[in-house]
Amino acid sequence: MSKVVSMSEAASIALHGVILIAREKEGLNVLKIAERTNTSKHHVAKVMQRLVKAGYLTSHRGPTGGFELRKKPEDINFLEIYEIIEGAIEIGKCPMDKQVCPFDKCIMNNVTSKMTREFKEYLREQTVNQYL
Amino acid sequence: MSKVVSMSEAASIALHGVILIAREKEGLNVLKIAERTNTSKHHVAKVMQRLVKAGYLTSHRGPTGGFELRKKPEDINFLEIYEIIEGAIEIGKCPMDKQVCPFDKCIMNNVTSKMTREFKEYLREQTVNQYL
DNA sequence: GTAATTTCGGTATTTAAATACGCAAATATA
DNA sequence: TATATTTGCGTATTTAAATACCGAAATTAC
Repeated sequence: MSKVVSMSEAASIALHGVILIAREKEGLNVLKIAERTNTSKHHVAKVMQRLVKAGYLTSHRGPTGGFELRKKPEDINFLEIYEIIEGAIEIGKCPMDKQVCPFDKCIMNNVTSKMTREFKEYLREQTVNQYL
Repeated sequence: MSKVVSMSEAASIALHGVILIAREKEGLNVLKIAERTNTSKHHVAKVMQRLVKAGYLTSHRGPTGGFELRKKPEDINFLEIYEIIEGAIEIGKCPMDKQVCPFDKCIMNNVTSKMTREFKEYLREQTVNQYL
């Protein structure tokens, strides 16, 4: 019923989208990415925009337009892509967003820090070329 | 800037509240719990209600009213309390909530499952008496 | 019995984040 | 140059979840 670790559709689109684009020599447009990720073209467009701005994709408008990778698949890891969308992942933040802990010692005892470190490590290890 | 693992204020109030009540022999009322957790009395009241219904607390109205633990502190672990508020923690759920994965193999490769398992284990190991 | 205090429980509001929309700008083709 | 196609970008809407409110009911003490 409840979930501890979640990922926004935006981050999902970004990661899947980059892989899909990498797989395609010709470039891929919004509509095709939307179809293949089973999401709305509006949302895909929004997300791709940000990857273009961040320098990971080049875009072309008009017929035959679409997106291409700007870097080699082996030089892009998931963490970079993820953080463009979500912002830098912070380790050691209070999971309840408390500025001041009401208790002497935190009851979550840094378990969330450990988990976050793991998540970050995983994302850093995955490169796009591993998913071609 | 971004956070991977988070906890609602409600779950935080539940866990901290139960510990605070356990520390007090006399019982504790909404207002005091709110003060000591630095949260609103409205929200505390709401959360405590649920713990009463779930059988973890007894409540008394009127002056000298408040809440008391119904079980021994060593017999209450964090997981039980957490799940009353958030619902059962599910392992193995797609972090993007996809019903059908658009890819042959999941790009998150069960890292989130592992993290969730860890989180659950941690909560299960913590009992209230460890925080008296 | 009255007044003060406190929880109960239904509902309302807020909020933040995510997602969707729609027009503008660019490009290709014919 | 006209038309079709596609991305760009600002904004609107949705949504779900969290949080706050408020009158009612219970209890205590004097």
